Order: sequence, then C-alpha cells, then structure tokens
Amino acid sequence: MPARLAQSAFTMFSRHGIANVSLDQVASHAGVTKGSVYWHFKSKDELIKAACVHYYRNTHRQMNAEIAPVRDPLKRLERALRRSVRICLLDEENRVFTMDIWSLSLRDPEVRRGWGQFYDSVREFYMGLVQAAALSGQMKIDDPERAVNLMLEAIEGIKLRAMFEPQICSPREESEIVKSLLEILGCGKPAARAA
Amino acid sequence: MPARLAQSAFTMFSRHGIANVSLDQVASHAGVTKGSVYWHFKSKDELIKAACVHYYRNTHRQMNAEIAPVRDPLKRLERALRRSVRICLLDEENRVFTMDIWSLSLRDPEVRRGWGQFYDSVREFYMGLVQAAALSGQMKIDDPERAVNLMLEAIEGIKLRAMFEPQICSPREESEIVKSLLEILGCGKPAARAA
DNA sequence: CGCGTACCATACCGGCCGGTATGGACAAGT
DNA sequence: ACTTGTCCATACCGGCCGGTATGGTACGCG
Repeated sequence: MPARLAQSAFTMFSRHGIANVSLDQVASHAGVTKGSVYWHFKSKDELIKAACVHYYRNTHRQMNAEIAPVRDPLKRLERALRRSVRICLLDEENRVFTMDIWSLSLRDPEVRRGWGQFYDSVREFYMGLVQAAALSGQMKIDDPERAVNLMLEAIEGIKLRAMFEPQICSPREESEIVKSLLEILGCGKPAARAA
Repeated sequence: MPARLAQSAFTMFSRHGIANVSLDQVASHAGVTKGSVYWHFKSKDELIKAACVHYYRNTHRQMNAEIAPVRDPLKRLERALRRSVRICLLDEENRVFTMDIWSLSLRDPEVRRGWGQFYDSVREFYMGLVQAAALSGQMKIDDPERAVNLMLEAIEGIKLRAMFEPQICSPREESEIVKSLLEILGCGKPAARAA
C-alpha cells in the first residue's frame, strides 16, 4: 500500500503539479483516504520523496528495457539517447514532475541529494554505454566524462526548449537532436564536417 | 511605483520562491501595503508577470553592458558566454526565480509565451555575436542556428547541474565550460582535434 | 473470548493568504 | 469650497489544505 500511494502521488503530481494536489486527492486516487496516507507517511514531504523514488526506479527500469534487446554498443547508445530525447520532447507529465522537483530541491536538501544521486546514476549509465561503444572502436572520444556531462546538460536544456518551442517536438527534429548529441560525444559528423 | 513593486516582487520571489512569498511581504518590502499592490495589479499573477518583465529587461541591460567595452567579435562572444555561465553557476537567486517561472509556464500560457519571447531574444543576441565572429573569420560554422540552439540548451543544463553538483562552481570549471560551449559553436578545439 | 495491534475512515481544527470592501489623504480642476 | 480622481492603508472575509484526534474494523494470539 505504501508503494501504491507513492504511485498515485507520482501520477497526480505529474498531472497537476505538486502544489496543486492535496493529500485528499492522492488518497482518493489510490482508493483510500487521508487517514491512511498519514499512517504510512508522516508528512506530505515524505510522500513527495517516495514519489521521487518511484520515479527513479521506473526510469531505470524503462531505460534498461529500452536497450536490452540490442547488442551493438553504438546502437544501444543511440537507442538510449533517442528515448531520452523523446521523453524530453513529448512527455509533458515528466516535465511537470521534474520541474516541481527541481524547484523543491532549491529549498529541501534531502530532495536535492536524492535527485543528485539519480543524476549520478544516469551519468554512469551513459558512461557505460559510451565506453562500450569506444571499446568496440565505433567512436573515438578524448574525454568521456566531460563529453557525457556536456551531453546530459544539453538533454536537460532540450526539455526546457520543448516547453517554449513546441514546434520542435517532431520526429524529424528528434532525429536531428539525437545526431547533435552524438556529435557532442565525438561520434558522427557524417557529412557536415566534409569541408 | 508599479516598477518599484515589480522590483520588490522580483527580489522577494528570487529569495524565497514565488509560492512562499505573500503579497503582504512584497508590499512591505516596497514600503507600502497590499492595498497599493491591488491598486496597480489586479492579481498576484499580474505581479508575477511584471516581475518577469523586470527580469527580462535587467538581463538584456546587463548583457549588453558586459560586451559593450569590447570590440573584437570573438572576445565579445566569449565574454557573453562567460557571463552566462557564471550566472548559471553562482547566481542562486536567479536559479530560484527561473525555476519557479518554468513551473508556472507549464500551466500559464501567458507566462510561457513571455519567457519564450525572452529566449528568442537571447538566441538572436547570440546569433548576432556568432555571425559577427564568423564574418571576421575568427571561427567557421556550418549551421549557426543549430549550433546556437545546442549551446543554449547546454547552458540551461549547466544551471541544473550546478544545483546538484555545487563542486562544479569554481572558476576553473567555469573556464572549462566556456571552452566546451565554444567548441559546440565550432570554434576552438585547440589541440584535442589534432588527431 | 478478551485483548492488543495494524490499518484505515471520519470529522474537525487552525493558519495562511489571495482577494475585497471601505475609508482616508491629497492634489487638481472649476 | 466642493467635487472628482488618484493612490494607498486598514480591516476583514472565506476557502483551501496540511495536520491531528478519534473511532471503527479486521486479524492474530494467548
């Protein structure tokens, strides 16, 4: 039941924003009442943190599932990137949730720490993919850590740009962006660098 | 007085977050009371939008002042980048305000539109700098628009990374980041691209 | 069967804050 | 001097929501 409440909290938070969701609504969505919420969590903040953990786990699970069926290192990297970009471009609920968590992180050190660890794990995830691709000789990269950091920064920026320029949320743009990210990683530049 | 209220609103919002600041506090900071606020603005949302406009204007003013004393195109670009990066790394109040505005943008189309126009102007600003540098032959760039977009995305990402990894907020990292951004723009790669 | 315990529903409180209603100070116009 | 309009202070309302207090139900256990 705690997991179910965390799930409901995440869903409602993602849909309407954390500040606009009361504990009554979360409880109602989970089929219980506020009394039950306060039995399992001692405050709204605790519930928010539980929703974050739910989000972290889900993200990792889906990301691993995305690259699982592919063996080729470069294709795995590209698949992961494509999924990240697609979420940034299209998943509006993801935007709502992450934005609110970022705002919260500014004032709640615990939330900030949790999200920071999540980012670390994402970085490690991509570092693994990049190094695998580099080992297989499919790409060459001078400073992997720095390149991955720069790429991750760009991904977050894309999420923001998608908010204010919905017109970039097309499959064509998606491919373009993925290509740009691969270029940051030192890969690609297939024809543009011809001159 | 409306300008003064907008200024006070921006200051308070930046310090404590929009949701945590009541109109009484804003009025008190400006030396008046809520009655005056509701005389000049018909709601808190209006005041928030006024604070945004204040922020846009200030940013443009300071940015232009930053590059004004320099003539060399490439140095102007680098100076602008350095300032943008520094704000992302160090200006915590800027983070608070922008985060809250981003969250608001998700639900208020008017706020979103305003911020989108602001971003457009920033892009134009950097496009001008990049094209000037390109015309002077100091850098060569295939697709300026695309490169500038990618760079701006990375800048926003840096603001986020600085939240969760305060250790990157050093002058040394600042220079590194500026160098990375210049590389995105097609400039630099001083020795790394030797191979 | 009595009893404690885990889990959940109901009812209620109280503070905060956006918004309003009202009145007063002060200047300008006639 | 009287009105009118601007600008601001004071007082107050009312809803929302986090949090609590309490009661009820089912189950396990001796």
